[in-house]
Amino acid sequence: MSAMAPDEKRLRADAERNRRRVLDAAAALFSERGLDVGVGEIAESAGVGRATLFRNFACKEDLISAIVVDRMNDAGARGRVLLDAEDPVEALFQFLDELVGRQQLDRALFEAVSDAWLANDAIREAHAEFLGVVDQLLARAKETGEVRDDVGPMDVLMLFKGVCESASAFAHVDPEIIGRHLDLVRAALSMSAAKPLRGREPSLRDVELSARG
Amino acid sequence: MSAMAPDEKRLRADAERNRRRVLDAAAALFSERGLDVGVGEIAESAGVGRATLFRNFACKEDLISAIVVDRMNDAGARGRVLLDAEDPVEALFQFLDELVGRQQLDRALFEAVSDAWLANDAIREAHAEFLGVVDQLLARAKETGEVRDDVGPMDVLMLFKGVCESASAFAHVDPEIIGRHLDLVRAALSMSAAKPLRGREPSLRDVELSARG
DNA sequence: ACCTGAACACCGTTCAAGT
DNA sequence: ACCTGAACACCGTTCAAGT
Repeated sequence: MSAMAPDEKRLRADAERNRRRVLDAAAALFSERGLDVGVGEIAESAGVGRATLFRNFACKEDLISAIVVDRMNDAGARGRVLLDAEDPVEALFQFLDELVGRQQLDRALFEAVSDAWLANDAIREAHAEFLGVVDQLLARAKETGEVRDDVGPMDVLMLFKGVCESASAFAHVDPEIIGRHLDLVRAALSMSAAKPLRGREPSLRDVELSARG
Repeated sequence: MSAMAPDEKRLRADAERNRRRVLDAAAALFSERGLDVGVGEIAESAGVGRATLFRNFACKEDLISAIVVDRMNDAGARGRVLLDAEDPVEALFQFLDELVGRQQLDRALFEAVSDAWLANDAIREAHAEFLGVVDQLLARAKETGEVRDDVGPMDVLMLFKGVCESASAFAHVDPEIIGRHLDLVRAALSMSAAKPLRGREPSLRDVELSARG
């Protein structure tokens, strides 16, 4: 669901087609194998020359950010839908639940949030808008009195990033561990005393298994 | 303080000296600028040829893991000292406090824990021993009844990694934010209801500042 | 205008030759 | 045994020539 920027020049039909092909090929390869797939392989997979790729995206980073910004906007859109849910607290934590599922499917999005990619202007801009959605979900959740009101969206995302890293390691070993760790985030943000957690503790064996798989 | 592995062959004096030089140069450069400084620059800074570096460390990853393992062992040693502290709960959270300080000083350690470096056997082994120390600190803290007893050391590290990422972004903008986020981790691990946090919410402006600096 | 393979500067790694 | 600069295969990026 990529929205074309309003000030973007009209491209010739074949150029537009090539641009899309590169974007699609890159998105597929990045999702599968992360951000360090070579630009040569992307161009080949898109059926264009390497130089054509660089005509559309000045550098590899711009290609990455174009995709990541799309993904962030998708996530933000989902969050806006959840703003109309009945239970605001459930809506907030279901949002985080779905978000960690996205990250698991899309290594590109995961790496872009976890690394120092916020130095990229386009990504930081999309991140800011996304943060606004988290803020609204959080504000509604606070009104119930169940969520502590001295935290902001950035605090939520800080905790969330830990879960994302954990998820990328343990999701294939035992998916319940993700739920457990989201429960710990919920505990951190909750007004009331400790409640039981889903799942089991991750063990050393789990680390070993996730490293081999 | 690196302990020599018992099964390691004796090196000729000059070889040993070169090995140390490479290790020191790499540690300094990695700490300053992260893990992607070139192996050529490391060799030059150590005053040896590139091939000499590869004689001592079969690949760049081995050089990195040698340094990271040392750092993890240092951190574990510090944790063992804190096992004798009077207040076990304070000891646990002071340990995390100091640990995040180490990460901030040493970009190599930070990257090695946050990325998929646990696939490296040597690092994973050191990580396992380190986890044992966290487990002991945690066990003592649980005995007081203040820390929930359904969490394990891996759960603690999951939350901690989020703080490390936050710290690497915000430490230079407002160091208090680290304390705040450690307070949130403490809240997640605590039996009792929400307590006030240190510091202030990180803002969008903070993200921007940290990206530019 | 847009396309492309060839060329460039760089990286981690290996090798052949030196002591 | 250990050292080394030169060579290799690769990467992201640029360029000169084609349509």
